[in-house]
Amino acid sequence: MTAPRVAQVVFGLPVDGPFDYIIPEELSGKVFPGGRVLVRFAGRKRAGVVVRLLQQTAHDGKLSVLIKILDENPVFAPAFLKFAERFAARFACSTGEALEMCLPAYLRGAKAFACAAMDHHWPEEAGTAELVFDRGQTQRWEILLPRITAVLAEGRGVIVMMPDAARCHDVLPKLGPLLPAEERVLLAGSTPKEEYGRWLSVRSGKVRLAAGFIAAVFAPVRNLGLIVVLDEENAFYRHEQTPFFHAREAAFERAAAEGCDVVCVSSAPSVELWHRVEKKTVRLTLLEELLPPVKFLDLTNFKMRKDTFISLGLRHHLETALKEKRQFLLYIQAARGVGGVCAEVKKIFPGARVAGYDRTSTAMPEDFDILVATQSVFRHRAALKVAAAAVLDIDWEFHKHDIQAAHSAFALVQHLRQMVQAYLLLQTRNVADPFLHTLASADGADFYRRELTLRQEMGVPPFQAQASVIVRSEDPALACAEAKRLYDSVINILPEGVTAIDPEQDRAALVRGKFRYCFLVQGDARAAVVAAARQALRLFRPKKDTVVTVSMD
DNA sequence: AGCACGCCGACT
DNA sequence: GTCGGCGTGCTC
Repeated sequence: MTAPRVAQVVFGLPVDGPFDYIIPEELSGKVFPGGRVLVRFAGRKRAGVVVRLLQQTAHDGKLSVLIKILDENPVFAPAFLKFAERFAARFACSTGEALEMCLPAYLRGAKAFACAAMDHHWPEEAGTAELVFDRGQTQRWEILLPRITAVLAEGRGVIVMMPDAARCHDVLPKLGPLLPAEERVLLAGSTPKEEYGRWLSVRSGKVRLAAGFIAAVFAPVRNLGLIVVLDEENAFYRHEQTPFFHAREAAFERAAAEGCDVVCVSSAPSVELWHRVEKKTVRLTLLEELLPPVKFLDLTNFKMRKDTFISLGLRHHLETALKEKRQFLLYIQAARGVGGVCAEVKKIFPGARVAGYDRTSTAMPEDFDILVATQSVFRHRAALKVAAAAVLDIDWEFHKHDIQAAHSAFALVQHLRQMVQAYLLLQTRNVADPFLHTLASADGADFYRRELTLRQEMGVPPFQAQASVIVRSEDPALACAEAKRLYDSVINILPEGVTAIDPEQDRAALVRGKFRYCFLVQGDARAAVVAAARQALRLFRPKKDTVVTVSMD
């Protein structure tokens, strides 16, 4: 058996590879899949990752010779290569881009790297997937801690993902006692050098428990046994730049590649995950807990003056709370502004201590009778308890135009219920709408049944795979025109079973000075949708100053 | 992505 | 004439 003469290499660029290179005589037997190499690509030197070795190339053309090996031992274990391939197929990016996400910024250049070899763990059997539906957010650790401990005891590693740093206060104290400090780490933003240091400590096998945010799904934990995704429904798990991905879905791909378990935890599980529970691909653990009741405040016959938000019914509730010295939370959407509502409340109840809390607030107000708050208050979800709360405009939260709106409203209700002792009020003008009442369903079953039925009828995720093609530009007219132009060229190349929906403004219409227009490509088969979206991108060259990206559901 | 090649308009 | 914009194709 002669040593392989050709290495197939991928790059962190939006080009599908792999590209073949000749392994020079002196490097024969020293090049391995998963190792980074320096090669000449498109006229310049670049670092790439070897994905496989061949005896000979299928490429008809001259091959370039591999310049040098960057890693003494391969950076990526075979399971990681497999993960990157699955990730690329799932999220419509190149394998090289996926692999680049797995590297600390410090190693993304052509920096040479000496590290110990990774032991190869090929999954002997597939892992399990579980959803822990923790309605009260109090019992999850009773399930999670024994699970994590058991995996660590087997000598396997664990990744714990949380949506953002606000969760650290309650999560880290739970994980701390499980292992000595040098065997666990929090993967959080810092200098590239520090990030690299932590990455090394995980890769070396010294650290066996890695906690972190969205990027933690790429942590090179050895012999990975379990990934925990806390609050899996949280929008922070969406990576909104290329490559677009959802960290929960990435965790499932990683688990499939490594044969490890996934446990998702949520107080308001995503519709996607619930669908998998119904298909029996994810096991459900429902934690019983009595939640405070939800009551609807009917605004149908109530004529609110302009700029008032508080109905007579709500006013009575507030009066009672003030009289009994019980704290009350008024929830408003951020766009409404805390100031105006605070002023109104103060006018009605001059003696009350009224406080506001929004995005700009740094600390939770010490003393208040009535707290007017936006969604930012959920930073204190685990710590803040009030007697009662009211959502001033549940209809706005629930409005039907956005596919996510109903679930967001459900999540809002669940999270507020966790923060109140007595009851939660929802002000509405649609009190007769039966769907609205599913927001109050005790175990969520009513809500998910209705929501899934609706989504099936509409032919949207999770019943159809969906790619969102986003065109952004500083000029809104240009973004719109380009989206239309791209859409027109895409509809001509769509294969059987894949459809496209007319472009419109993106939900986030203006992000960092760029206007966004998007259209959807959808179909039954995810692979066909990904292929169509990628092909559209390849055939279509956007005009100067516009950027086109694809985001998979 | 980044670059070279090539085709049209406005300029010393 | 030719400088330079940007549409197009390609990278082993």
